Amino acid sequence: MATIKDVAKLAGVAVSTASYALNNSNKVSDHTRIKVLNAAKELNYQKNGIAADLKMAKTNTIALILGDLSGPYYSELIQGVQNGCSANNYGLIACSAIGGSQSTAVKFLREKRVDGAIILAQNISDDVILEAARDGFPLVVLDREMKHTNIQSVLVDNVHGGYLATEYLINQGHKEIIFVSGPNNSLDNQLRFEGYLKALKEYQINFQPVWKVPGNFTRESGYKATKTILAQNNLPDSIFYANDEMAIGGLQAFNENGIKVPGDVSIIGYDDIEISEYVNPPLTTIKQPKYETGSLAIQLIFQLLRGEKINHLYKLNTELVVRSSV
Amino acid sequence: MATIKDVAKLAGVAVSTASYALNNSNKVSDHTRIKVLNAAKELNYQKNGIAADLKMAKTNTIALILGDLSGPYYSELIQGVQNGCSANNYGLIACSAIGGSQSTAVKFLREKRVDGAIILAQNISDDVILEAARDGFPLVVLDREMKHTNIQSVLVDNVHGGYLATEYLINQGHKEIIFVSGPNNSLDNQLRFEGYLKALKEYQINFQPVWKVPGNFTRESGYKATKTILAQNNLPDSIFYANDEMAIGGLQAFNENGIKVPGDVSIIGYDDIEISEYVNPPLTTIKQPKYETGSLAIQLIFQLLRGEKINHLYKLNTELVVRSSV
DNA sequence: CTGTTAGCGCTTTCAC
DNA sequence: GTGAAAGCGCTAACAG
Repeated sequence: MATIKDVAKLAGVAVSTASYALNNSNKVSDHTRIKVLNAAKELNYQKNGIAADLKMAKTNTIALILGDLSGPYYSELIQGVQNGCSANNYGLIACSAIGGSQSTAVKFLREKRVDGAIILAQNISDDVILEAARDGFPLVVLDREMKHTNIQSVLVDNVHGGYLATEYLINQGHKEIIFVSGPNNSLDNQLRFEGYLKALKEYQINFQPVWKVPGNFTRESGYKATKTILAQNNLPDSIFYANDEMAIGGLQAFNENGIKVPGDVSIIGYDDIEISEYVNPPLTTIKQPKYETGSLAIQLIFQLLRGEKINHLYKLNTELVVRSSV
Repeated sequence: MATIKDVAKLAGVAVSTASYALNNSNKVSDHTRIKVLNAAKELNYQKNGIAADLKMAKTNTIALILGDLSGPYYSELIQGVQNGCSANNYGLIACSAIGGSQSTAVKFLREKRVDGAIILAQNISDDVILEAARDGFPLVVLDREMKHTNIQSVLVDNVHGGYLATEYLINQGHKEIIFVSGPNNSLDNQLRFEGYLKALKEYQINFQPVWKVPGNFTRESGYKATKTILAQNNLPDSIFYANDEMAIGGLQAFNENGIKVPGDVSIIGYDDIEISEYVNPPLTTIKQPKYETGSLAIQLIFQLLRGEKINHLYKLNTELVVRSSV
């Protein structure tokens, strides 16, 4: 594999000259540049970006760390981040946090392979993030709040979202509102539940412990939770699923049992994932500003990279999307 | 930022010893190892992976290059690739080809930042791929066939898929079958069209040039194409959309015009994206073995990395998924 | 404008 | 077991 040395030799110039020519510096004459470029072409020279990065102590790339690369959920978020990166001439790579401390994510976080990172991955522990936090390495987390000078948080107001969903159900005349919960260790889930409780309280509805049924944010778990509810032979007024995926699983369960939504029972989801608009009936849900989240996160990264001071925590608003499942 | 030199100095050993200790080599005594590890912790030492990669001339990571990171389409494919990587203890990063020759994708392809790559991105030109192809750099393309010793192709049989879709429509009694096309420069699209023509011919239906209406694989374009068809006041028997996204756009158009699917017109899509199961009516479509494609692609990468000889081209089969839109 | 050269941080060979 | 030193491929300061 040809190196810059080979190119220089073939072109009959010094390495530095070759480097300048290859990097479009104006320190070389056109004549020399052409000689070098030709030599490069002839040798099929390909720059070793790793060596360059090492020398420059800078990679010009940002990592977006996701819990699971294959989730359809992230689409808009990624778009926001992507656009921000392109605008600043930075590269973006996405990597998954699957595999715990062995994961690619951790490797990139720890080993200075990128200039900054945005994290949305419950399966990465606080410890790992804290360990990775260092001066001059901007880190934005989207799924938790962290007390560390080098870590920023961009969060959506999940309490308010949970409140909105519950309030809407109440305003539509529902008095018995089941909460199908996400995993207990998810902060998002906890906050949505908090908002739910708050609404109940404000509207003087007494929360019953049986109203909280466990799930884990997967479609499968929503399906199972719903079947469990049905097995109790006591169809509730309405159900608030802590995310859309579970609500869609629920829809499937109702469908199989011949129960009409919203005729027999009203349901509401959370997230407004793309598919929610297309299920039958279209799902009423809480929309999170996903594009904006991504866009803000990457903007913060660049501000930090430039050494600007910024707030420690940003909170974005949620919004009710009324469709036909309530 | 502390380097291995600092660690060595603090621990009172040589750099080489520190390196051995940090990498769990059995060439150091436990006593020394602990000394080094403590020093590392004290200095908050973080390895510079880039320097290591440069030295080793190996990154242990594979790039998955996608046309657009935010497409929901890739979900299963990614899973296949992801699993293969984990199993081989390699990292996986996904990067987007947005931005043409400036894109992160091209940077990774060219600059030896990864040990191999899988490409599914129409917006990357053959030239770029050809240029990146080098010995010892395994490359698998999923969206085209390339004649180059170092490039493998994994394709699905689009001709057969197009044939299947069309045949099914014919077998259900349809005689007038519109083809809503993807972009003309997409090989996938061309091959699906070819299969369509083949089926028509075999069943002795005369293809009319007006039956081919242009689109570009987006939902929007499917919507517009359908509106155009409707504007001609001459509702056809059936429509074969070259992908599901366009079919879903079509569904929306029909819905707005009060036209019943499949009552008034039958439609069939292609891809079997996740959402297709949930639209109303559920979309009959052609399923591509997405997980298998990803899984095979990454397996080939590792075989090549080990220097094994393999076929140049793999073709996977498609399958008809009957739901309720025909 | 062009060439010489140091050095980025790491791994590993070789000598002790 | 441990240490000294070479060198991966590149950039850029410095000297001419």
